[in-house]
Parts: sequence; C-alpha cells; structure tokens
Amino acid sequence: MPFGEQPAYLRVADDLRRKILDGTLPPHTRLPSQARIRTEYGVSDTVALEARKVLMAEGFVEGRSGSGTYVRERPEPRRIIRTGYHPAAGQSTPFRQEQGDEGFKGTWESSSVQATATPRIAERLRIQPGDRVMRTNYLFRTEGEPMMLSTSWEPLAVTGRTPAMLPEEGPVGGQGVVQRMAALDVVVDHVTEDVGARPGLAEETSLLGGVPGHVVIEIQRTYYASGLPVETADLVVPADRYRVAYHLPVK
Amino acid sequence: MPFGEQPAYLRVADDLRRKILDGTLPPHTRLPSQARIRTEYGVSDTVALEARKVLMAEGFVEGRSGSGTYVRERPEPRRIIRTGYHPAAGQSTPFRQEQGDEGFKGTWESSSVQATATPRIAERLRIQPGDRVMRTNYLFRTEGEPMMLSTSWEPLAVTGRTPAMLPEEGPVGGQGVVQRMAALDVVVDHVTEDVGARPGLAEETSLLGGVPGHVVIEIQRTYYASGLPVETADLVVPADRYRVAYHLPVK
DNA sequence: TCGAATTTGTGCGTATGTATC
DNA sequence: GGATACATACGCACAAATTCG
Repeated sequence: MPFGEQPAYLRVADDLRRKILDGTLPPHTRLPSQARIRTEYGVSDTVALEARKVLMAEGFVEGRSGSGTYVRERPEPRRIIRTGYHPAAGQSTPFRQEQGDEGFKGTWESSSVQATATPRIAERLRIQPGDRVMRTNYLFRTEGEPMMLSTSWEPLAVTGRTPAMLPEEGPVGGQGVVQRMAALDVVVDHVTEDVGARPGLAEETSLLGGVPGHVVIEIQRTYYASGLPVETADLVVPADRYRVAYHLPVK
Repeated sequence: MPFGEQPAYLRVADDLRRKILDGTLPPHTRLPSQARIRTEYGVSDTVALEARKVLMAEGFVEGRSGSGTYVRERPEPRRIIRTGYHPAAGQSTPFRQEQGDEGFKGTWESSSVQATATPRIAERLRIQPGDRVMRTNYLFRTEGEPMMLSTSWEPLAVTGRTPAMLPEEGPVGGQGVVQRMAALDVVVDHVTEDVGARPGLAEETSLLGGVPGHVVIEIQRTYYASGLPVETADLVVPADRYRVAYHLPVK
C-alpha cells in the first residue's frame, strides 16, 4: 500500500457503504458476491472478504452462507423521552410533543420476587449487601412489539408492609415509582440515568426480538427522595429501533 | 473441519481469552506473537492472525504495529456527566462530583470548514437545506487517550461576521457553545440530547482506538436559545470505556 | 430426487510494507 | 542497521449451505 492511501479493503468497503447509504443498494438486496467484488474492483479474494467483514461488523449487511450477503434493514429509530423537564403548557417550543412518552404507553408484563441485594445493587441503593429488596422484571411492548426490558429493585425497608410493596399495582415506569412513593409520603425529587451500550446478551435479544450481538442501550436509573435512593432499575432497549431523548435546562 | 468441532481460529482465541480472563495474561502484557502462536498451537499463520482478530474485535487486546499485541485494561467505564442540573453547593447529595465534567478536560484537536446544511442538519437547526453553516470536527482526549469524536454545526446566520464565528479561535475560542454565544448576547437556555448506540464505523473506531464494529454511543445534541437552535452536534464515544450520566429533577 | 453451480466461511502458504525495538 | 512483529495483500483449496434446473 503506497504511503498516504488507505488499505484496499477499506476503499472497497467505503464504496459499498456509500451505495447502501445512498440507496443504490436498498435493504434486502444482495451485495455483489465475493467473486464479483474481486473482478469489479480489481482486487484479490482476501480484499473482497475483508471488505465484506467490515460492513458486517458495522451492521450494514449480514452474510447468509450459501446464499449471499444482504443489506440489512435499518429502521428509523423511535424516541423514548426520558426527562423530567417539561416546558410550561401552551408555550411554543421546538419539541415535538406528539411523540409523547412513548415508553410508557403500550402493555407490559411483570413479575416480582423478594430477594437479597447483591453488592452492586446494594451500592446503588445505599443499603447493605444481603438486605431484603423487591425485585421486579418487566417486558414492555408498544403496539405488541417488545420494546424494553427492565429489572427494578426497591428496598423492602421503604415499601415493605405497605400497599405499595408490589410495583405492578398502578401505572408503571418512572411515573409509577413517583406516584407509588407519594402514597407513602415519600417525595421523589430527582433521578439519575446512567446510559451505556453493549452487544445484547442472547437472553435479552431473544426477548426483544433480535439476534445475539445486536447492540442494546442499557440505562441504570435510580430515583432519589431527599438524597436517598428509593428505587433503582436496569432498562435495556434495542439500539437499532430506539433512541433515548433528554431535554435539559442549561445552567 | 470435522463435524462438532469449532474452527481452529476460535479454538486458539478461546484459549487465549481464557488466559486473559484468569489472569495468566494480565493487562499490558504481550500476547504470544503471531509466529509463536503458530508454533505453540501448531496452526497456520492465517489461523493465528484470525485468532488475534477475534480478540481484538472483542476488545480484549489491541495490536500495535511493529511491537506486539497487548492485553487491554478493561476498566469500569467512566462517566461523562451530561446535565445542566447541579444541586446547590454545600448541599449533601449522593452524586460524586469529583468526576466533574470529564468530557471537557484534557486536550482536543479541531478543524472548521464552511459548508452547506444537509437536509438532516437543516432540520435539526431549523434552517433551510443549503444554508451556510460552520462545521467543526473535534477529537477529544483524556490523558492522551482518544475519548470522543464530535462534529458540530452552527448556522452562519447566527455567528457569521462575529468574533465567535470560528469555535476555536478568537477571544472566546474553546470555551464551549454557551459561553461563546453569551458573548454575542445569545442566551442558550436549554439543550436536547438524543442518545443512540450502534456499531462504530471503521473511520470512527480507528480514531477512537478500536476496530470496526466496536459499539459506540452517539449523542445528537442541540443547543437552543429562546426556542431556536443555535448549535447542533454529533458526539461519538466508545461504549466499552464510557457511560453517559444524566441527573434530572423530577416534576 | 438428484446434481450442478454458486456463495459464504474457513483455512493454508507466501510475500511485502511499515512500525518498533 | 538489523531483527522482530503487525498489517495488508495475493492466490488457492475445500466444506457447508443454498439455489435452481
């Protein structure tokens, strides 16, 4: 490779990526086969293979052994609005409110069990490892489609022996926590959301309708009342279908 | 490859991965060279190469040309705090403020060019496609390590023919959007951050010290003044090393 | 049902360029 | 400069899966 040029396999990958992005190669169409890439671009078999591997790693295409390499569908991600800040009603704002709190419409399934806090959960809830907690698993759907997995933990020291002990009673997902806590005279006043991303585990992607390795967004959310954690949760959403929107005041 | 066996390169990768995970090969140590792998495992050069590539794609090791392949440190992901909400000083809070706005310490490189707004950027800035904008590319580093890529767009209608036209030059260079706009009597009052995740492109991951396919977090950030966008940016951070923390008031 | 052609995925041997020590 | 190591590149072979006549 002469100085200053990029490797041949990246040059080929760039050209194929461009054709995918500009619509020359729309979703579900077949990429040129490795043999055709070799002749069309005048490169070796190895270069054609490496170029396909780059596009596969980037998620643009998937290979089907014996059949071909196909352009993957890339749906426009929907927004999940995760913010406590709302401008006053009636005020003109640039934010499309019609999308609403999509995360909290639709249906869900849940199941709760009592458990003891793991060290990680204990740290997030500022309790001792081994303390009793209520653990609840959720699967949220919008329009029937799986959208978000959630596991939440609440210290039984807060909700135990109260009508709010079981989270699935009443509305769910953030507002649910706030309102259930309010019924206990616990005023939830702020929340932290810690956003990360990683390849999805097989269990997660199968529940969310994907394949292992698809990227997921993971949010560690903790609600606080007067500086004390009252609930923490791990939210997992498929990154190819959703984005997470925050709307914040400055200063 | 006989039935029921896995490919040779995966067998080699599994063994090396095990040695990394059980501490036989601690961080910063060098993997056996490709030539040594070939002889130690009795495989071909290609198999040794593919095995190294698997571990690189998984983020366990990184290759340094001419030197060796080294076990990467896999630290707990650091937090990038992305919030305008700060509790009053002196008040007891559960948030570790010592981590500060890590994203904006360290060093960076940038380059600005004038360009015309693409339809997507025009929509984000609420201007017309083709309108003039100032586009600036950044590469942020912390402690010398690449940490975040950023591309920002500002309408020239806002900053044109003012000392703040070039984000990194003039009396307010490098001080951030809010301060630079304040110098123009433009009061930035809120911001939206739209968080997504996807496999990184080859270009991005090479700049960030990874390989194509490594998961990146992408934040589309837009600053508003009186309801009008004054700057929008795409931030790209490697998801295996960073998380993004939001701290929000409830209600 | 069979078989031929195509395609991906895996594997091998070799060569060359370039970075590092 | 020399030795070592990674990165790229070429050409080939074969197995498994798929497609299609």
